[in-house]
Amino acid sequence: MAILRVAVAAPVYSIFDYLPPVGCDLSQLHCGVRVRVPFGRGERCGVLLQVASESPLQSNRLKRVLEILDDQALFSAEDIALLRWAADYYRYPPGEVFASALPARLRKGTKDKRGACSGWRLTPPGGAVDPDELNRAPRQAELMKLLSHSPEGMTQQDIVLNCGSCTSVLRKLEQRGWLEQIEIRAGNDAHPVSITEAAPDLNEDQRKAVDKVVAGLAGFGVFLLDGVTGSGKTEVYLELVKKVGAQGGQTLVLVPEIGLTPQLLQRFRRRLQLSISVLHSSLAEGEREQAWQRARLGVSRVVIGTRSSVFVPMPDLRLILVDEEHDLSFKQQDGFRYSARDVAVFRALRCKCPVVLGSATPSLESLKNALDGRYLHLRLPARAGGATPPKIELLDIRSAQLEAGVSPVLMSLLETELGAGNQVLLFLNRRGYAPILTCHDCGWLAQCERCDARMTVHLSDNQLSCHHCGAQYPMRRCCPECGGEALRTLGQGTERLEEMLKMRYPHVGMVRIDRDATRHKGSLERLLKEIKEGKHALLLGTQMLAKGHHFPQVTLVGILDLDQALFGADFRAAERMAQLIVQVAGRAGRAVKPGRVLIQTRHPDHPLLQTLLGSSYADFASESLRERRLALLPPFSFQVLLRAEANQKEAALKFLEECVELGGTMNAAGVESWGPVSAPMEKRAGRYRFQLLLQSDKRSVLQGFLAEWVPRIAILRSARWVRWSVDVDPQEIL
DNA sequence: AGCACGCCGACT
DNA sequence: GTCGGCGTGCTC
Repeated sequence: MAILRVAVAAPVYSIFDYLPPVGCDLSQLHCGVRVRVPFGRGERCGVLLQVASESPLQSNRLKRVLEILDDQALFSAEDIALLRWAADYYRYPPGEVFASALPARLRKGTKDKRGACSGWRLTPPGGAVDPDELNRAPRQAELMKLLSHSPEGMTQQDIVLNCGSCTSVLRKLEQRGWLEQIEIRAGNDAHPVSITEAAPDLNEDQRKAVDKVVAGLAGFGVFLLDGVTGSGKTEVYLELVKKVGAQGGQTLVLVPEIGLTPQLLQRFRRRLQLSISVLHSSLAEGEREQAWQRARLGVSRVVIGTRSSVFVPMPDLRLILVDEEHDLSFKQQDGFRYSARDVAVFRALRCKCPVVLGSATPSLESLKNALDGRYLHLRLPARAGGATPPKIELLDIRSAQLEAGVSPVLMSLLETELGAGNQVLLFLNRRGYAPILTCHDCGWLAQCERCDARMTVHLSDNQLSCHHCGAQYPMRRCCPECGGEALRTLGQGTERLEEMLKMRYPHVGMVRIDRDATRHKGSLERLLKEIKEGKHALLLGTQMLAKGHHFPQVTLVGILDLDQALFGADFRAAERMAQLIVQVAGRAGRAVKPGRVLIQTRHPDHPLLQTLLGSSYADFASESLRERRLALLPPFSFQVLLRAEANQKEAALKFLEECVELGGTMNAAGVESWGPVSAPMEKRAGRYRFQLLLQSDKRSVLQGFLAEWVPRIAILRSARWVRWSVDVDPQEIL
């Protein structure tokens, strides 16, 4: 008798057994197809994991699968094994894990219909047009040129990826009768694309790195590509992708959320004669499904995507690249809390292929693995093209008269650079106008009602906003406590910095890059393009500006407010700060011009800063590793964080206390627990948050404990009033 | 997560 | 007598 074992999308930890549908041809049935099943009173979509011959349940208790939704498997046996491992390791319901690995449209359980998607091609009159004669309309010329290389047409998605947002131009060309809209069927690949660029010659280090990985292409291996900013990691990636492509393999490229810029994509597209699927958060559902299907069918040979792409089925996967492997965005911070970097390593192990973890500032986890010999350490110590590394200096601002957070010394250096026609970058990791609004008369502070946090003043839209729960109120004109009108803002955000600089340097081209300034779709790309074209001499912004962009004309970088990062509660605060400094510093002097980095601080003697400045990130990292070893902190131990939040304080605390108590009745040898303690921002979005930390020096010990503990805490009565989650290998234990 | 079953208060 | 409150438990 055949039993179908199905992962049903429901928040339960078990797999469910069903009978095959009536008249089902078992020989035509593949694991990895979606099935529609009766579940409880209703129906759900699930994924068939296994065809078994018996069930622990009595067969008269089993229901029948209602419908097989696909005739081909969406997940291969390898994919299924990977997802089951992830569900198990991160203690998350398998049905939800499988659901999260599917594009939303397939998740709902509609029958597979190969979707066509809209595209464009030249009409016969359009084909007769010479794009070079369109010099009055450069955008039109660009599009005509692009499409003239693909007579069969291109999907809108591919056009946008090559030329940026251009819907209106496409419409115009349609009006002129040169383009027509067509339907392109999924799997019909419009690549490779026209414009190709020659590869620059690799330097010796790059060549060595490429050779090492290529030598290991036949099997599993982890390579830590440790290359200073500007050392040309991307060239190494491109070379490897090409090699794998030539051997008929697929490559998966994982990039941080913010790293998936049009520039990076353009570079890949122009340099690779391979079809590429791109997966990121702002894709429309149709586009996402298509990119996913093309990867699964092996049509696209390269998949570039953010976190969730680590689960995309790829039949010929032969290489995984994880760029900026230290980046926090690889860890999902809610629900299914997996680390895409760690899953990538496991996936490579299963697929018997290499995985390359690249970073200028590797995580301590990866560095330790390299030191232990588990990962092969590849170094790119020199900047490609002979650019000199920037000089990092501290600026003691204890007695300085700051103007919107900028010291006179920094100001005058900035003027010198601007005068010399160079670009200057100011980094301030705080958006808005000012982080504090206070009443000068009575001392009232604008506080968020739902969080233990202050409201940030945003002058552009005249609002007070909470950056933790998103609450917004109109800006106050007078104090709600005493009615006085002496409201003052304290501290600075990027808005205020911009205001001050605009006032001082009204004729200097200036651009601000933060979440507020780039809220509208495509505006970040526009601003980055303007910077590249040299339209702005003064660049200011938050994190967004620090990661992954190349600004070769920048000769001076100012870091305005480092001190908040020095005293973070999390034991990883120093590591993050060091990574940030090195990343920001990496923006400067990447081409011929040498760069200078100034860090304003009130703690110039802080040992962390001294280590980082006196030597390098590598030295800083080995120093940190020594401290972690002594303190038995990760990566020398393993952690799990049980988080709980509830509308009443007591409910969350009681739940965690019961969890501790339950743990005490179990075999918990080798597992230490800390807490429950309140989360640093105890109240957030109206809920009270507490947490319990588990630690062990053996992963397997922790895993064994969780396997028994989590199902049991899930059925505690006190869990009913609480939203709780298990975070394996937490990145922020705060 | 849904969704129904079940056992207690105020209504035609 | 019953409509409906949401606590409790299950989903192959």
